[in-house]
Amino acid sequence: MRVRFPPSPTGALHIGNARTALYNWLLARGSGGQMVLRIEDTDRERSTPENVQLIFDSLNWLGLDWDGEPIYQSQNVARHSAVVQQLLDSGQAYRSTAGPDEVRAFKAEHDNRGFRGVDEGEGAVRLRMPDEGVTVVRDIIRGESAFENALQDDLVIARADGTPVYHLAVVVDDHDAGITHVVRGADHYSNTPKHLRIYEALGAEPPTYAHLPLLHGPDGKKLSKRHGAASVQDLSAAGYLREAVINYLALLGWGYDESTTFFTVEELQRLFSLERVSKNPAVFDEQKLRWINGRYVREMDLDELTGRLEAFTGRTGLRDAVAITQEKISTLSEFWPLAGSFFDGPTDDPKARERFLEPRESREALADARAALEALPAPWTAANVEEALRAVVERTGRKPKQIFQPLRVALTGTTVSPGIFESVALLGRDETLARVGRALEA
RNA sequence: GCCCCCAUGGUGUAACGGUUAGCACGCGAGAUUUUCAAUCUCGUAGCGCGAGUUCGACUCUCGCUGGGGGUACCA
Repeated sequence: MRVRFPPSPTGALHIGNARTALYNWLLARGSGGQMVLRIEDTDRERSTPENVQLIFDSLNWLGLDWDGEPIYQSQNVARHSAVVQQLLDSGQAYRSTAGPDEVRAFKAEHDNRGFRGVDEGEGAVRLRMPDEGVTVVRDIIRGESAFENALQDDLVIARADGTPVYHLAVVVDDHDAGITHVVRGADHYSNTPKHLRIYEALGAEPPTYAHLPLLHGPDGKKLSKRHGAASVQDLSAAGYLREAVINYLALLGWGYDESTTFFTVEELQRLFSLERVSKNPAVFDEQKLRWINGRYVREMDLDELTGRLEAFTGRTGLRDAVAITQEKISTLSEFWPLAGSFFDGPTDDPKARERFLEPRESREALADARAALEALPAPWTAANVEEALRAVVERTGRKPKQIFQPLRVALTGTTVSPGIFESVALLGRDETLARVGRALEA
């Protein structure tokens, strides 16, 4: 099995395209086959080298590798032109100056039949379509459907200036690359009969097709920037893990059975099949991605997670903080807001201060906590800290919260943090007492 | 306009003529609890509509409605 993923480098790798890439990759890797990249880089304005690089970076981040050098559509023009000439020579194609207006007029006159021109020796090159019969598209996901040939316009395969159009180029490139399976978005479904006609004209065997349902935003419209994270790059920046993104993407339009949710990449390679891909358009649900991501974060090895977080935040020495934060975060970006104060000092939250540091009882509770901690003999562990602080609760008859919240705010500046005993242990004796001291003096 | 495709709770899906229509996210309630999470328990909500076919339809057929895609000398 040989598949291809055709990124159109006109921006970042859209989530829907990432899914297409993933499915192609799973098919290739699962079958011991290959996946080649075919770059649709003929949009001069937007297909910049930077955008091409962006696509590569996104695929690499996901861990989707490809075989051989990417095929750039724009670099195959000579080959495409040769094919066009061949079709012209054999009489299967002709040159016509007819434009949209002429085509429309023809259809109006001929009861909506497809445009048929005459050879004028100049203008765009059009491939002749049969006047009878149907072209049947066979699709692994959608089954078969027939398109009436008489309704298809003679297809433009090259412009007046000789440059090939997309439909001709994909077919030639895919054929030359020996592609056996074309897995692409459903937006190409209605174009497939055209491609089939070109294969036919070339006397070549068409590949097996599979058209994936499109992805929509929560409002039912096509997924875009408006809906938040819309590209792989956005997801990466938002702190999602590549494993979770892949797991989620795989599930967006595919399911293995009625209850399995979590899959490793290896399992996906083994279990994924186009036959089980849904026909319905799916809606990208970031909440579910978040949940899946949280599961991956919590189950990840501590050292591994620490490494990811250090790369994500650009800081080092995070391991101990990660240990007490791991079960509280669901994305990498949630780590720093929760643990940053351990490293950069308490944050300033006026409301927290007003509520938990200013009242007389709070200050008394804090002073009691300080006394207990000062008297605490080594070692300074979470267990010992807990014992000491719980003793204060016991002795003073206060509610746990009345002691722990002021302490939390004194140490971190906020009302939300990792467990208080662990936090105290992490900060260490000196830093803890210093921060409590500063809070009491303020 | 014409052609093609799709249709199960808010979301992703399972079922492939006979089930109390299953699972997961979300949401709600409770338990736990030092905050926030996490975790556990319970609950909430669905076969777009109308005709057929059949002893029996979510499952098959037709129509309708709704949504999507294509219809470029774009990709």
